[in-house]
Amino acid sequence: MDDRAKRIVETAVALAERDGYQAVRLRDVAATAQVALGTVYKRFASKEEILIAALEQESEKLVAKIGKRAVPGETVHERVRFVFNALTKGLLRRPNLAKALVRSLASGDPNITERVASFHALITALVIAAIRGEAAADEAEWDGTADERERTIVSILQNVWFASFVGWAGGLHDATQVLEDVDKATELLLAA
Amino acid sequence: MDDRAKRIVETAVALAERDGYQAVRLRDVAATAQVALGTVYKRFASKEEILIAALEQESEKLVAKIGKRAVPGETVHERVRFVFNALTKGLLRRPNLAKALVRSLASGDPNITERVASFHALITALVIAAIRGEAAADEAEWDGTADERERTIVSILQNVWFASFVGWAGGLHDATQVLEDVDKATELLLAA
DNA sequence: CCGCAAAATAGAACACGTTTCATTTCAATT
DNA sequence: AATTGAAATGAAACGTGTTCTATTTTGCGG
Repeated sequence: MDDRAKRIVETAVALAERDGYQAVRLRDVAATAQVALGTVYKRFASKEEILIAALEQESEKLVAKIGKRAVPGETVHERVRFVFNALTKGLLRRPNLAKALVRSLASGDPNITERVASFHALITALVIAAIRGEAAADEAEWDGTADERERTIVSILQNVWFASFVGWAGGLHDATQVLEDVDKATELLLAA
Repeated sequence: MDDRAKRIVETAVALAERDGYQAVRLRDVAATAQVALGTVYKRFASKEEILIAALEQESEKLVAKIGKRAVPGETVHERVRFVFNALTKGLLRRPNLAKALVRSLASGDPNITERVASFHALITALVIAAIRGEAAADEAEWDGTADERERTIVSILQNVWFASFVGWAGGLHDATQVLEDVDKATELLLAA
């Protein structure tokens, strides 16, 4: 990502953080990033793509912080809880940004499918590492060496987390509910 | 819902079914429904609201069909599977429409929170009825008389279903994966 | 330095959701 | 029928995502 692209994404993050999705007006993004509108579209095919790039960047930061060292916690349950808590709270620190990112994630835009998939994979790696009590820093480490049951459980937890997060973003419930939903699912699935 | 509102929703459904979300152009909706654009906005605050009304209508039809009689199946697992299968296949019969509806559902628009919640409640009622082996026709029948564990499991399954559905809508995986995801979660949570 | 191709720029233009407004139609009351 | 207030209409206008184009700037091989 070159300099201009970075400025564009940074600007989009800043605007989304301040006033949410609708405040990410591409003319403003361009102006603030000191770039022409055409340049924005040279780098990114759409507003969604900018926001997905932002998600990528933000989630990588988050995962880097969380996955740097071995996940703390005695039991699998505690470790998984820790990871989802960290993820959720990390995102909720900037609620408007989080809502904007979730919106892009759930937009169904076929042009971003691949990046959505890699976000998914990132979280999966993190949770798998948590289950095993390892550090997830480099995701290349494990190549699908997870047993069937483990993979299934991770997928369920991830789905619960995502759906609940979308529910939060849509005003269905508050943030504590997201943590609680994941927690309950973890309890039932990983009775330690 | 008066006559015009019905025509508007019907038209939106027809356009979404043919060519998806972006094909639901409100000028076209108005023209096809033989109504002025202002009339559309008199009835619905936004495009999202029209589509949510469509979701309400379509899911009520679906639930009416599914919930009319007691859910078939010997075990809880079979019955829950039946319900989610029916729901998923019913929606997937018109994939473009389904994607458009999911998109509205996940849009995070605060103006439709209430209707999203009632869609959620509708599905919940259906699944609860399935677990108990009853008919879900009238949702007023049971007033929260579900034990804690039951409610939790239903919530998890619903979240898994929704998230997987969103994944399908975004091109992450195909329809069979949606059925499989729910199925596996059902297996793990309702080991009958 | 020069010339040139690639990239960036300014700005217009288009599409579509949304708003607004002046005018017309409609239905109920008198 | 005539009146009248509410609803519908047609059309214009605005905001913002997206596209297009003509011009300018930039950086590089000669």
